[in-house]
Amino acid sequence: MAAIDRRSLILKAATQAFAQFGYKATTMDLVSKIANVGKGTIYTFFKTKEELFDEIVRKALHELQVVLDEGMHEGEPFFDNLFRVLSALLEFRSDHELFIKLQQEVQHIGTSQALEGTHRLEGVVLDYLRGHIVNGIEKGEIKPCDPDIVAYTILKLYIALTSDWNKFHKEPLTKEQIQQHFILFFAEGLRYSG
Amino acid sequence: MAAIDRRSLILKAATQAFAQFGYKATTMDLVSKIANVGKGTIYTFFKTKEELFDEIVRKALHELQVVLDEGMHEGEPFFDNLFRVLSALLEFRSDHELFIKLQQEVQHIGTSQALEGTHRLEGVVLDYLRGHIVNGIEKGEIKPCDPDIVAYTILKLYIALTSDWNKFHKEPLTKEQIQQHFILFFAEGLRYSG
DNA sequence: TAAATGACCAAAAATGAAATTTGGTCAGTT
DNA sequence: AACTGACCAAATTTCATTTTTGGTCATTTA
Repeated sequence: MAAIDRRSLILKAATQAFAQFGYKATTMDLVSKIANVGKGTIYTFFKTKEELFDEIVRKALHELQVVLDEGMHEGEPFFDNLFRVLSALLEFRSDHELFIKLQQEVQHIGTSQALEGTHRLEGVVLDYLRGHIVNGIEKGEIKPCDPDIVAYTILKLYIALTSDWNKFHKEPLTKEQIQQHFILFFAEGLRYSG
Repeated sequence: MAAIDRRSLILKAATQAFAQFGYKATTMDLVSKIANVGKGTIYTFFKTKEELFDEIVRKALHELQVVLDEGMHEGEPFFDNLFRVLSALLEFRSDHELFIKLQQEVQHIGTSQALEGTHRLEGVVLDYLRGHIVNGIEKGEIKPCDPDIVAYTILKLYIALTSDWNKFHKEPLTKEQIQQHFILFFAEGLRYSG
């Protein structure tokens, strides 16, 4: 066996473990075993468990940022971008169990690191939305409004339809239903005008 | 001291206690002391603590129902009714600390009775909304849509702006800000069409 | 000899037995 | 007959003990 890059071995193992078991239930011992590496070796690359976790969250956040940036097509209408990004986000979610697991952990045990992780996720999305809303207002594409409140509302509606809904209903909403209602509320409004 | 109606004395005391301390932290001993009544007396009117709680929740729910019904003016446009009821609801909220306290309790300790109480509150509101949305669709006032999803969304948006917002922001939104954004999302939509 | 390891340690968390509190009863008082 | 509060069993909290876990480091390995 050649000199394998132990650092990425550890990162891969930890990523899987955090996504599967959450922050708290993932022990350094477990990570070392999944990575087939002595526990001490982890500490030659990462000072603490939190630092290891931080790097993984940072990486996932970066991937999210890439998804957001790719969905954003400069010059195209705000709403085209919004719905393309929404669509990409719905895919991202199913890809990245990590944040779903962290959100569960927050509700069940209230692990502070998990809470911070989800907050950082929300922060990235809010920043992104806020920026593009400001831009949309400047371009006259959307009505003048408080970007903070609108960004917050969009995120909350997204979470409500993708996640909260499932706590009371057996059948999750389909991607199409979610998109349809986003259009209804944010682009068109409920009122019949035609 | 004349023969005071002890039943309502107990109800008054319990209502205050539940709203102030939540379900769990309210002891029957405390209620009896606030009501200036022997503990046993409570049990001549209410079989259990849960039954006492149930009566109070039922009463608050009834008051809510009255608020909803009064805000509903038969024959007037759906959106006029929606915003009048929203306004009344915002007043109702500040009146009724009980449900706010219960919601806190659910998040902090997860008391099952508190959870059930908030669920019942949400159920009443969802029923109300669903009914009027169906009606609004029939009258051609609002676009055809899934009443369940739209009712759920309205409620969630309401909670997001009145309650969730305060977890991350120091300044609560004003009644005016909340109403304004409700109009923005549900009646008009974000897109600039003028 | 530089990198990797796992036995080892202190601190944090899980456990469970003992102590306290609380919902509910009922014999006795008013 | 209505009301009370001492009383009881069950549930909850407390806290000392045990177990687990994050992190270290002397030893081993290549």
